[in-house]
Amino acid sequence: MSSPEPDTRTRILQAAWALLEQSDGQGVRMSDIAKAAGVSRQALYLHFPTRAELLVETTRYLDVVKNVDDRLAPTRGATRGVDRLDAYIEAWGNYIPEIYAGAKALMAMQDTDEAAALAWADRMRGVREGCAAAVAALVQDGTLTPDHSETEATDILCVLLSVRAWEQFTRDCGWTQQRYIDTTKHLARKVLFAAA
Amino acid sequence: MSSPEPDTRTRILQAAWALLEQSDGQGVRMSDIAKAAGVSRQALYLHFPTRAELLVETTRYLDVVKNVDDRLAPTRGATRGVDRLDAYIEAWGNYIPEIYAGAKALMAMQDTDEAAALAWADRMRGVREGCAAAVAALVQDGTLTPDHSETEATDILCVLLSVRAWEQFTRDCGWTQQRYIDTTKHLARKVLFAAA
DNA sequence: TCCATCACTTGACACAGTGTAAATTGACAG
DNA sequence: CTGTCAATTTACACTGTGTCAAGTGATGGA
Repeated sequence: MSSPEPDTRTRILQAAWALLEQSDGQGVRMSDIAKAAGVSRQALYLHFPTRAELLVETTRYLDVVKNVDDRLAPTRGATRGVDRLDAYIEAWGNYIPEIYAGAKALMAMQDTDEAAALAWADRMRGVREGCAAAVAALVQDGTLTPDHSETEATDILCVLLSVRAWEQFTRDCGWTQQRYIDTTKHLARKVLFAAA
Repeated sequence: MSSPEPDTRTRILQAAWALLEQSDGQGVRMSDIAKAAGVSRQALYLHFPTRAELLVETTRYLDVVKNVDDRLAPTRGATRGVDRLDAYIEAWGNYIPEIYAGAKALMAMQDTDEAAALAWADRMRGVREGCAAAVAALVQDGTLTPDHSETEATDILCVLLSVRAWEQFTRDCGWTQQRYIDTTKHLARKVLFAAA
């Protein structure tokens, strides 16, 4: 019944992820991860050169496990641009809480670690592409507001859909996830959409 | 001509600020500050219990020097709610870059240091009050959009005016400060304002 | 059966940065 | 002259990351 023992590298990634989630992405040490994975601290360095790299790999692993690509795909099925916008907000907005702990850990390292900064920038580039695609769909329909250029509209959507914004709405302001999604959809429409 | 030698505590705060600005709020060590202030590292601990506290005090010092209160005051002169909204965005939005380095240092410590977290929360409470006042002015005029409650409108404005949003627009997206101000005003109007 | 290899362990250590502690110096005030 | 205060010097404890070297134990091939 139980799945076959995963290899050590995978066990480390799983342990790292479990700890990150538990502690909301804060204060997870190499020794903690080692203990949780049932290996020595030094063994971590056999698989990952630095803590930053381990964290980066953990989030990559998560992307595979959680299947980001497939989940962001339905987006492309939408016919009208505005539906596509909604679909993207729904997909990405609901993905954020699942990866938040990893994102936070990565964001915290950005200032000190090159690798973490690059990894995070890469992730954000992915989101930006999604935003750009949604905006492009509006352009195609002729329903992008005339107030902003395509790039500017993308910039705005990016900020609206940023992890930081999600954090502030749901943590600081206490919004539920559903409310976050609904209101973000509403805001995006109001700011970017102009009926044809 | 030259102002009289400020006392050590002040010199430390000034040195800390100078270094924070130089390095954009990153990687400023106690020893760096000490060197810049021309005192021993240990002397810092005679004036501030911890690094976090020193950073917190640095931003407080800045608030006094830069005169936040006075600068956010003109806001209250506006007659129409929507003008007040504009005025607040102009005042706060232009204040952000001046304190950004300190804000960044404080934000970076939030996760690890209680005192820093409280200090930052306090700052943000100040901004929220400003946002709430602007929204209240709209309510008074009957020009707040019916789409959001007063609290929700305040939440949204808070996110729009967050340091993180400023950071993303001006750093990641490469907007000029002027463009940031103009676009933010435009967005706030579009999202919150409904002509009476 | 011996040997090599691989994955991992153990234990020790270097390094950076924060914070503490104790003894000392120099200046100024009563 | 003496006490006090600010600051100095030197030394050290602690935490967490990353390195190094020697050792162990299982596996698989000649």
